[in-house]
Amino acid sequence: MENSEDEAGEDDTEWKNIFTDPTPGSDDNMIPTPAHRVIVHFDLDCFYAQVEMIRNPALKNVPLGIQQKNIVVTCNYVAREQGVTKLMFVTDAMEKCPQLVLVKGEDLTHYREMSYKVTELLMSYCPLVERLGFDENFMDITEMVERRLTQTHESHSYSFKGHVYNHINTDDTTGKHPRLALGSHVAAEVREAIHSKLGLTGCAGIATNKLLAKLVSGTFKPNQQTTLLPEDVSNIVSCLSSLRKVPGVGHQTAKRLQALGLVSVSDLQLFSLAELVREFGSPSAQRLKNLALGVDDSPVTPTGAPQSLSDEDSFKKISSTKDVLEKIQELLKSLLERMHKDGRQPQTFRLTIRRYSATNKWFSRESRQCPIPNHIGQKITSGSTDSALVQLLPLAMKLFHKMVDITAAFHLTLINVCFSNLHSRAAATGKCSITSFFSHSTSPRKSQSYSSQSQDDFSQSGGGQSMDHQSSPHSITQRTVASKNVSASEAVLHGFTRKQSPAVTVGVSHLQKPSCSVVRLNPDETCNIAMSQLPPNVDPEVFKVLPEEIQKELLSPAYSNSLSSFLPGKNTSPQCPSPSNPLPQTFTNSQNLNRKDAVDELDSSDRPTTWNPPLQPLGTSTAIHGEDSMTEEELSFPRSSDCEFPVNVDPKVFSELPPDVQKELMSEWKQHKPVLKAPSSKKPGRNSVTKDKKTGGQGSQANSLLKYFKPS
DNA sequence: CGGGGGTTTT
DNA sequence: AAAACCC
Repeated sequence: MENSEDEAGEDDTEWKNIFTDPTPGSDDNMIPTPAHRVIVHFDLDCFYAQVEMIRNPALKNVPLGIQQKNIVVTCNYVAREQGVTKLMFVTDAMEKCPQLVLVKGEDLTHYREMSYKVTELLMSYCPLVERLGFDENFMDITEMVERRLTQTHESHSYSFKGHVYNHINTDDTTGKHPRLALGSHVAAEVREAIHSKLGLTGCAGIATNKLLAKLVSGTFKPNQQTTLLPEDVSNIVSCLSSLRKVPGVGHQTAKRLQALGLVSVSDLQLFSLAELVREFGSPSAQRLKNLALGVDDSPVTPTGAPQSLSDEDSFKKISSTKDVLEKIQELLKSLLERMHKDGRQPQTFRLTIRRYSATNKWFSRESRQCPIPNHIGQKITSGSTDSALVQLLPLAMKLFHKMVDITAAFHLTLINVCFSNLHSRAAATGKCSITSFFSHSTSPRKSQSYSSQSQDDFSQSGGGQSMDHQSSPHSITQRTVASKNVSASEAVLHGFTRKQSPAVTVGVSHLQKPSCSVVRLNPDETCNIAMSQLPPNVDPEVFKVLPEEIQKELLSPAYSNSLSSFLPGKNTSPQCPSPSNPLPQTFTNSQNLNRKDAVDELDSSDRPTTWNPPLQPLGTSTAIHGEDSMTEEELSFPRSSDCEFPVNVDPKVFSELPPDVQKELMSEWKQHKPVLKAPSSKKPGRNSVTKDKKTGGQGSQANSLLKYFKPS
């Protein structure tokens, strides 16, 4: 029988050679006790609601829900007492709790920042911290515990902090599981630190692997912790009401298991491994079986800086190219600012859409991605986000056209823009080399102190995203988008957008906006312009769809001028300098990380090895050498001048862009022409850097991570 | 399901 | 590139 493993704990054989018994003589237990890992799972209580209650303490005593679109994604415990649950429709939630106060939570900025502060705090105790979403972290505290074990002389202190699963009276547990007991103390200290330094409460689960730590952490729900002893593993695992509750068993896997007749955890425990292998293949089958047994040897993998940054929005309907363009522009704008703050240079851009479908309304996203030309990537990292936006828009529209045939009707319900393949420029050679301070002469990063109570917002021009909170819970306020001083190109882009978002709803309200529906243009708006006047390269089908003012501009002398700027001898006006795009406050300065409390008991060897002193990451590669990141798919420029566009620039896409964007693009192309080389050479192998994403490059990754942490 | 993110596996 | 998983 293959399920005859010892159920009282995980299979320890693989750990014997990794964690040898540190104190052979002091182990009073003659039974060979495995050198167990000690894993903690931290889970913040209703995280978004807690963040909002910190931002606006007036919300602390009211039933509070965090709203995204038509959904209450989470709520505080006051609201839960009245029947509100996570992921409940707003209408249902209001029925349950008419006094429910809702705060918009579509903009994740504050949650993301607080989330990384929590991770940072955990990392100050030990480097093995793995994030799971914004509100959960795993920590492998095995080494901390082993160290405390050697330093603790009194066995009477091997008692537990907090709950012990299945043990009402914890007296009978004292002394029997010193590592887990010490783990519970560590967890309690860390939770207290999270509370005192960040003002957040949460649960913790302490166990011998990630699976069990996660399963046990929610046993006592708000703001408590629970330790799981090995003798209760089978208990907790078989108490799960369905296989779906097993982390790692998702909807699809649960369905496939059900097709095999398996619904409960014990069904899976007892099921033939051979048959499981037939369904899932060997690795997955083994993993599933192990999960059902509470066995999980997966390591706590330090998460480090994120592998991708994305920004998305869902909506009832987008069905015109113009609206697609506007939405992508809006998303890209905020994504570019985030990317710039990150400091790394993205090598890949991806556009994802979700199409409406009556059946299968959820599900089914499609995406296309492309490399980001180096010169654009450098714009991003250097902070020329306006210019980067203007240059990324055509790329995005190209990707869009790869997915959507605009000659037929289409109906999108979601758009996502994503940067991935993020490259640090930090030199991996020397550790904290001063030389890496060489930087572009671009604006020095502000290392202003960051006030967590700052009301400052980013003036997100995109509609619908409100970052403010409101002092009075029941008031409704609206304001128009503040128009800041913007570059010329931004002005056009804003004008392009204006119709759609006349105002941003701000603040807290239990009354809902009528809807988030997209304002449609009058269909006859565009009728009166003679198509025969269209400039060359403008597709009439696309033209028809553009806003009137854009159409007029396309037909105006200004447009001809910009076209003719391609001709030899004529110069386009240079790009607007725009020195003053007010950047949101950065939170780059992490020098004053307060780690003293955490370090008090650690010797220097405990310092996280992946944690490097913060370096100014601004070193911009100074040379644009001939080898850039372009592939055969990239823009390239024919020497022969019988075509106005670089090859691979779709005239259709180009014509869809606002005139100012077109101008800036053409100006860019002119500037880059001499640098670019013929597209012939397919990149030779590039030394195959063997992207070992996590384990390798830790130094640079840790460096980047700091961007996600605010200075305290 | 839904939302606005993420990662890993196929 | 899609689909699975997580929150």
